[in-house]
Amino acid sequence: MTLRPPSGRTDVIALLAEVFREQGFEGATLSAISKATGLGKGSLYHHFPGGKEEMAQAVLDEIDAWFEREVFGPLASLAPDAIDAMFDAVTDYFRSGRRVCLVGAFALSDGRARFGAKIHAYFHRWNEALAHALAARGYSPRKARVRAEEIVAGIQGGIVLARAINDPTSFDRMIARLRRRARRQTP
Amino acid sequence: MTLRPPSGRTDVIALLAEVFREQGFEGATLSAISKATGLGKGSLYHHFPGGKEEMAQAVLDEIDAWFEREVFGPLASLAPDAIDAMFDAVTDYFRSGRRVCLVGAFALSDGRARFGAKIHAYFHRWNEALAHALAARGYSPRKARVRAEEIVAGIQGGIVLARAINDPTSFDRMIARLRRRARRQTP
DNA sequence: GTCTATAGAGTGATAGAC
DNA sequence: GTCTATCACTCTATAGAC
Repeated sequence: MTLRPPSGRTDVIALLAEVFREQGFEGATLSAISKATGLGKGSLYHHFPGGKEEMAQAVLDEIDAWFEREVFGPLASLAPDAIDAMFDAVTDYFRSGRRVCLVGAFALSDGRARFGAKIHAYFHRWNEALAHALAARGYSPRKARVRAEEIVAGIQGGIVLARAINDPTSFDRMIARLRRRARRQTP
Repeated sequence: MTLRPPSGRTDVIALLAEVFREQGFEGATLSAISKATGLGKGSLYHHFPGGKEEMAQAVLDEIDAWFEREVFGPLASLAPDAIDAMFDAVTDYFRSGRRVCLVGAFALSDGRARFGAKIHAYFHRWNEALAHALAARGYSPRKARVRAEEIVAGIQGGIVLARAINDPTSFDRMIARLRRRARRQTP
C-alpha cells in the first residue's frame, strides 16, 4: 500500500522536516525521503532541482516562517503574554525535547557549513525578539540581551539533555526555570 | 608526502574524534578517516574490526574516560574547587563552543540510536557527580539535583548557541552565569 | 614460522543526480 | 528508472620483530 502523495509543497516540506530531524542531513537518503514523502526521485527533483540541499533549505525556511509567525513576531511586537506564549509554543513544538530543533542540530553538525547563514539568522532573530520583549518587562537593555541569550541557549540545552537521558520531564523543568527567570527582573 | 602514522591507539582515537566532531557519524567517510589518521583501510580495520561504529564507540569511551578523570571523578570525590575546575575544564575542552560536545551532538542526531547507552551514561554520570558536589556546598539533595541538571543542560545549550551565532563569548557568558549560580545556595 | 601492523586494489551495494 | 561515483568493507600481500 502506498501513501497518497501530499497535496501541496508545504505538506511535502513538513514530511521532509521530519526525515531530516530523525536522520540528519547526511543520514537522510533520497530513498528514505522518497519513501517518507511518497514521491519518486523524479518528482522530488522536479520540486527541488537543487537536490537534498535545496530540500533542507526549504525546510529551514519553513521552520523560520513558523517561528516568525508564532514566536518571534509576537515577541518583537510586544504582544501581551508573548513570552509565556513562547514557552508554551516551544514546549509543544519540541514535544518536551522528544523532537529536536533542526536548526540547533545543524549548528552542531556539519550542516553548519551548508546552512550557516540561516542558522545564524534564526538564532539571532530569536535572541533579538526575546530581548526586546524582556526589555518591555522592565529589564535594562543590557540585562535583557543577556537574559535572552540565557533562555535561548537554555532551551537548546534542554533538548539535548532530555534526549540524552531520555527524560522529557527534564526539558519541562528547564522551561519552568527559564519561565520564572524571565519574570524576575533581578537575577 | 605522507604523514607519519600515529604511534598508539590513543593517538588514533584522538584523530578519529576530530573527524566525527567535524563531519558527524554519517558524514565521516572512511576515506576522510583514512586521510585524517594517515592509516590505510587495512590498518583501520585491523584496529577496529567493527568498522566505523567501533571507531565511534572507541572515541566515546575515550571521551568518557577523559571526563571521568578530569571532571566527574573530582566532583564525585569532593575534591576542593572541583566545581570551578569543571567550568575551567569545559571551557578549555570545548574551546568556548568552537568544538562540539560529540556526545551531545550524537544525542541530537541519529547517533542516538547507535550510541544511546553511552550517551545516557555520560550525561547521567555528569549530573550525578555535579549534584553530589553541589550538595557538599550546602544545597539540599533535591535542589542540588535540579541545579546540576540546569548546569549540564546550560553547557550544552551554550555550545549550540555559540556555534549557531558564531560567537564564543556567548559560551563564556553562559559559563560565567552558571558558575555564579553554582555558588549561590538560594536561586 | 608467527605475530602485528601496514597498504590498497577490489567487492557489491547504494548513494545522489538527472 | 538509469547512471556514475562513492560508500563501507574484504582480501591479499607485504614488511619487520622476535
